Amino acid sequence: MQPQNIISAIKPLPRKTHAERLERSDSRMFEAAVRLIVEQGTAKTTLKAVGESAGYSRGLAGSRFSSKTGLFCFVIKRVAEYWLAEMKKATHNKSGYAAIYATIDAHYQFNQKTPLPVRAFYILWFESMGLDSEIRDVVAGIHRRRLSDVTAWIEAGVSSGELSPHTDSGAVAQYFLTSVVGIVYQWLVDPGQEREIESLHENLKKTMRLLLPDRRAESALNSQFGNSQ
Amino acid sequence: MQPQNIISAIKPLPRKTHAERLERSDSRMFEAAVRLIVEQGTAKTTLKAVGESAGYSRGLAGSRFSSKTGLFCFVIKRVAEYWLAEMKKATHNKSGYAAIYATIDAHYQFNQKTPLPVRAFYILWFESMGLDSEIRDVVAGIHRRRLSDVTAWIEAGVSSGELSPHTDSGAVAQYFLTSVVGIVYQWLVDPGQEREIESLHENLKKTMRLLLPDRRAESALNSQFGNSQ
DNA sequence: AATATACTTGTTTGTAGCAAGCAATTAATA
DNA sequence: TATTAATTGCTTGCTACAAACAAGTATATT
Repeated sequence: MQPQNIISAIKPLPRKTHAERLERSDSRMFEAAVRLIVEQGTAKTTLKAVGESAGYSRGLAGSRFSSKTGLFCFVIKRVAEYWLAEMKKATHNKSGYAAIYATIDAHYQFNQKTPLPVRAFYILWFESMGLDSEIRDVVAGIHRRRLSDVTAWIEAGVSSGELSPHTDSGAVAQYFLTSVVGIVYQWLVDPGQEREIESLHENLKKTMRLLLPDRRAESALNSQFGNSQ
Repeated sequence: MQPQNIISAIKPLPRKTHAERLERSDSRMFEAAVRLIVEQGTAKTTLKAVGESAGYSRGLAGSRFSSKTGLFCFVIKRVAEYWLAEMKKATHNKSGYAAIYATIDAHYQFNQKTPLPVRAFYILWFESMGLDSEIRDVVAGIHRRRLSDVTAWIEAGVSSGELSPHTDSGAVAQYFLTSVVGIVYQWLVDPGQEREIESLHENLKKTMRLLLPDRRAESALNSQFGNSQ
């Protein structure tokens, strides 16, 4: 009904489908939210600021996500999607050492490649700990999923004969993920120290090698580990 | 001028010094803040609620600590004082393995003994990561201090001949603290799982034993570590 | 043309933060 | 020691602003 309908036939449509508009506003608000969270923290990140700095009205973020918690859930889920996909790709058809090494490398690469969303992700992740919020459940779900993945890799390594059958896969997997969290913490605290972060990743690889001794090269030290409890 | 002056000679003074009043209100607000932070998180913890549930007016917390950040700094500093004192006591005159083992044990004990303040402390600790706040500086200071302590223990262990001279004390110390942070994270996420947390502490001991090989028992594996970069 | 959906605007409720004031303690002076 | 002045702990009143929700407008779908 409006002259734009005529123009729209000529140059890139100002007319968008609902799905396109939704995805566009979602993406822009995601980016705005990530930037604001990283720059100012969650407390000072307002729904108003997210909507407006995404180029919309003060109310859109609130309308779309219902609440601040809703917005944060959206952000964390969106990053988690990318992230789990990357990890899956990196460890495709791998097990044992190979899978764990690949995870460590992929983790490091991902943090280097998309630092802002990852930082926002972990800021929300760590903040959700103390809360009984929806965010916490999402995070807990991601964690559980990773734990079962890592445990499976280790057990596959045992089955294939690569790793010692005395390995307590659950405990080592737990220890592995705990260490990863610790490294991420360091990275958040000191974003600049790339070499130290890389060193922590390398040291984790070495620790995993010690905790998961090669079947053929079981050393005396190995006997300290395993299913001690 | 008031009859209380007469009574005051007989029963415990209702008359308090300024210092006493200050310490009393500080303590009560500390306890209230810890409880609220642990129960509801920092976002929902209001200055009003802290003042009132400590038995004072809605305005006292704001007046005393200037801002919410000020309150959180107060809480974190107060816990850090206890904590650093405990750690110092536990590692008094120790070095090398002994100091590290003692730290791990003391850390575990402290968390078991006073879970609420410790939880509040770490919630604030983790939350401060993303921020450019005063809290972050306080936390960074504590971390630096711990890092230099641990590094010193390791170097003392090297000097005394207990540990291998090839040890990269800085990297191992960093890795140690990083692991501790990871364990604390687990504890915050799953407060109930005491046995798993204890197991993580024990596994950390074993890892440190591997990373810090006894001078006389340097194994082939040891050569993987040390000042590799 | 009617309906559904993306988006905006108006309003309420409640907190942070500050200013002004009150009440209790401490210090000063005679 | 008695009286007054100054300091300090604590309370109340106020303003600005964000979260959350309700109601409305504009754009797309059927």
